[in-house]
Amino acid sequence: MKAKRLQSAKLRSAAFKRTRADHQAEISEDYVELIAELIDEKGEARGTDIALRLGVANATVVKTLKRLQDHGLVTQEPYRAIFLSADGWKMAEDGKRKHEIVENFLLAIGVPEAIARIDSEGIEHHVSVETLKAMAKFLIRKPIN
Amino acid sequence: MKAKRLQSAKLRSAAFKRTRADHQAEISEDYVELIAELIDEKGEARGTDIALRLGVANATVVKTLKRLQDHGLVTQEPYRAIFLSADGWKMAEDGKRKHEIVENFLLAIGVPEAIARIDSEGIEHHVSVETLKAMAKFLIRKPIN
DNA sequence: GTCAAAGTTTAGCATAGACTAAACCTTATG
DNA sequence: CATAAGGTTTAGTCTATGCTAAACTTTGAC
Repeated sequence: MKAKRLQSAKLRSAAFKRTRADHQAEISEDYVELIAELIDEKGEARGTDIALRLGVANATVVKTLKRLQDHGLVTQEPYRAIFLSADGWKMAEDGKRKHEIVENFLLAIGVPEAIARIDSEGIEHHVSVETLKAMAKFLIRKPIN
Repeated sequence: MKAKRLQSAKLRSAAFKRTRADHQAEISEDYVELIAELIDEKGEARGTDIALRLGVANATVVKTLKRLQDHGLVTQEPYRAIFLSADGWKMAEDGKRKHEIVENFLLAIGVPEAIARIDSEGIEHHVSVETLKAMAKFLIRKPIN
């Protein structure tokens, strides 16, 4: 009984720790994905565009980008456009893939489009490989109409 | 063209803002849900138990509880057990309901049990009412074996 | 080529969430 | 009923994420 309780405590704290760890990655992923999108769309990513699309102040973007640079995800020079490192591109691509699966999955189970877009943004960061697989499998069996 | 781009920027930033807002609530919800569980299980919730189950330091729990108290979710006296306010109970119950639906849903689409437990913990905070409804509907149609 | 507008960075501040170490209360045991 | 063990709080620090206001750089229009 006591052992079981302790084990469940450990599982709980594991889940909580995962959630907290995800958090750290979330913003990085959002930035990196958006930078990739902007490069795709416009050929380059600039601070102002990032700030506009994320709905944060310019200064916040500068600070966050500095951290992303420290973490080896982006490269940049003062007053110049922002680029992704190899790791950054990988993260952006993984994120995009995840996002697409989650969003299509939500649509497939009947979530309205506007909602699916918003929810998938939040959910994508908390979905494990296994869950992603289950969603993908579901999509193959029962594609969107 | 430009209008469409602007609109999509707005949608994007709305989603990002939602994610950030969720964040704030996430930890509160986790604490409040856990406190409800502990009261159910043991008759009272104590700082040490919370710290153990969430996998954080005691001091962190103290500080967070202070904030939850400021936000009117819990009530407490120094060196005494922790209680939930009416708002706190409501949040805990909503969270539990959400959690159950999400976890059962993941199980229903074939996610392994251990993974479903962890993922649902992260996902539950980012699921809108609409998505929750879609999941519940799915569960009614295709219950777990 | 100058200079103003637009974009970018710096400086300084706030809040949330985490930590360790040390001080402080409660309680149970002997 | 004293005291040691255990639970709780305080103090001080750190990182991440946000903000505003002010300074600085780039660039395009004249």
